[in-house]
Amino acid sequence: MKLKQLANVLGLSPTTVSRALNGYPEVNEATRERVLAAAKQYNYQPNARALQLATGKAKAIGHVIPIAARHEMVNPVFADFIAGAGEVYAHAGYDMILSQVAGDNEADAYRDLSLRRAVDGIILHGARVEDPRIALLEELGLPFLMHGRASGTEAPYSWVDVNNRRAFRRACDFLLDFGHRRIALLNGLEFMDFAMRRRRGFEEAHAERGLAADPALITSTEMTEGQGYVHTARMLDGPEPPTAFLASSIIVGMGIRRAIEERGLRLGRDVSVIIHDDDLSFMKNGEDLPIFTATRSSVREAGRHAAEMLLAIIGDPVATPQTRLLEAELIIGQSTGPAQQST
Amino acid sequence: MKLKQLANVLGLSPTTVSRALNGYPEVNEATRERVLAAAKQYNYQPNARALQLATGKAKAIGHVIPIAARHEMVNPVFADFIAGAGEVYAHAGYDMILSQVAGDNEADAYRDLSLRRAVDGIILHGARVEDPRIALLEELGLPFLMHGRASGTEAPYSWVDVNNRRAFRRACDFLLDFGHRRIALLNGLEFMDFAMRRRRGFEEAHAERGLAADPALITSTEMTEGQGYVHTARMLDGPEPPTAFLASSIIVGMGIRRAIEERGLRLGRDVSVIIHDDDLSFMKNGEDLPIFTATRSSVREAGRHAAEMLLAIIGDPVATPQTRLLEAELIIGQSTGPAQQST
DNA sequence: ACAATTTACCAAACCGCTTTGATTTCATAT
DNA sequence: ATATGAAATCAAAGCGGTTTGGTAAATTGT
Repeated sequence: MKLKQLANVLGLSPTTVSRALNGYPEVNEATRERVLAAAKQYNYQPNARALQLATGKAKAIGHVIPIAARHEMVNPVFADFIAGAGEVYAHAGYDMILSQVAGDNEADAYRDLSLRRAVDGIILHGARVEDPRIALLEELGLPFLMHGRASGTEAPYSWVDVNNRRAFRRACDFLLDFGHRRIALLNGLEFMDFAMRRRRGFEEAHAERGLAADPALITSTEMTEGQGYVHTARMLDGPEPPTAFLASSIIVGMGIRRAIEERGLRLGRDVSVIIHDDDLSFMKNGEDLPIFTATRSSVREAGRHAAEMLLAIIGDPVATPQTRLLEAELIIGQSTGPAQQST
Repeated sequence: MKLKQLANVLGLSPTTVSRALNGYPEVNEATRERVLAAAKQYNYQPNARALQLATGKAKAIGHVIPIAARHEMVNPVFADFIAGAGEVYAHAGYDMILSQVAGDNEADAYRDLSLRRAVDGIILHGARVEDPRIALLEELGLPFLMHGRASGTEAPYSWVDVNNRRAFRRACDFLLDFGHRRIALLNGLEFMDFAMRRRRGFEEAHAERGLAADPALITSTEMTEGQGYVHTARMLDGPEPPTAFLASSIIVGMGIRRAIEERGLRLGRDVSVIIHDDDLSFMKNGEDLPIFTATRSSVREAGRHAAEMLLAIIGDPVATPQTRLLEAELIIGQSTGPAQQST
């Protein structure tokens, strides 16, 4: 059923029907009722593309997921972020269009989305320390919002981020308070902005007490169970094993636990572990009792914020960039305890 | 830059430019060259919506993700499936539009997508045993393909699925061969079609040897680490603990392992575990050595197949439904061994 | 009672592309 | 030299909506 047919059925012009449906004032209330009723009866829905063409609005937001080239890994955090953003879009009547792109031609994907006018705005995933996408999108004139920040950029732009530095500083403090002095940091890839900030927080906590983090205890890898296992195993088997680990995600944490338990050690007694917990819906840090002590910040919530803010920006394009810094909460679990006195 | 402007610059009519760009034969080769060069120079990209309106094709595929109402859980398998499908769409010049929907009004989401003509086809996720969506989409006349099968439906429809029954039968056989007689099945929710089939495979393996699976050792829950842990703990602490576990996913497997090791038992020696491994990119079953013995089938690969098949269906709507059954591979890892003689 | 508003509706133009149905030009056949 | 056909181009009509700029009928003011 299209608008013209509906108009014919009602004995009205397409103009009037359109206005009736869209709530314009210059239409008789009785007529409007009639139109609305007929629309419902015939299951009328305007053709999305005709509507978009006529209004010039795509009513769609683009998400471009960079697939990590090396392992073709999909960031698991992505699913929950999207779920959060999707809720907001659904309410606002927006579609979400997903573009996946392998590393190198990522810029083309944004350019393409923009030139084809396929979306009204874009959410950027996977912020890097120096992130050329900000300049690109600024140049394209397409509204955007970044999940995370890009440290190298000083021009203002919109973002939603977790206070990663403070979270890891706090987590590290917690371990230092317990007497731990050899603390390992199993970090994400440090060209990613969040990983860089976490490391900074980790180092600041040491520095404040006049300590220095041992570079041998810091890794910067993809955040997989396997990496967590391998590096924990290596460090625990080394000459001066750490007494505590700080991990960038619950998945890495699973690998750490595997290595610890494989060695007959006890999590939280022999070795302490704190993870960062994105509160993933499919990988909860325990249903009731937390498995790991953790810095927790829901990435789904971040997705909701991001979507809401981007829609606001699209609604008012001259507004100044919006930013939002979320604080992580420290959850005390069973994976931490006082340092065992060594020798 | 729009088509009309480009035509003006070239001193041609929009008609000719359009034909030149779209490779129609009735345009002079020299002219075509000129047009192509100008298009590149001015960075011309046709407005997606105008194009879609004119051609009547959305050039987009819809994926509707049902969010499990109870725990608002995002199926982690989804991310990798999408990644696979996305690769195919990118090559074919299709957009992927994602719709999230909370349980009850799922039908509306499909209806909406169809009536708005927002997509050319749909991929259905999360096949249920009796799945009303097949009839719905058939009625809407929208091309679709299901990831998984719906046992209750006898009319033909297109699907891609893993041979879940055979995989779990094989896995169960493997354990029975090792002498295990008390085998637990930590299954997914059994109104999901795949879970129902897995259970059937599990029971068939028993039946073939004249054994009966103990109902007390079968659970049907959401596939989380926490559920894996809780039920394993409960069973191991019970009067007649199982000597082996069959788990529906690697994530459940992680929980099983936690419960086993927490009890000072050894995975693969005291207790055997086989998981189904979707070969998730962010949750590999070990980088080199598999952690778990597993029935493996890449869900990303399934996503690729699904997308390719759906595009084929869209290209030739009168073709008969296409189906594809993928076989899972049995991967022998370190988590299985002979049953300990009990008593 | 008649001009001035207001109310309720409509015809036609437009959004940016494709496609149908001419039209012009030039080579070939008779 | 003229009809015939092929090659290359264009004007105009869609696609399915919204929006601009009217117009006829009903209401109000004096």
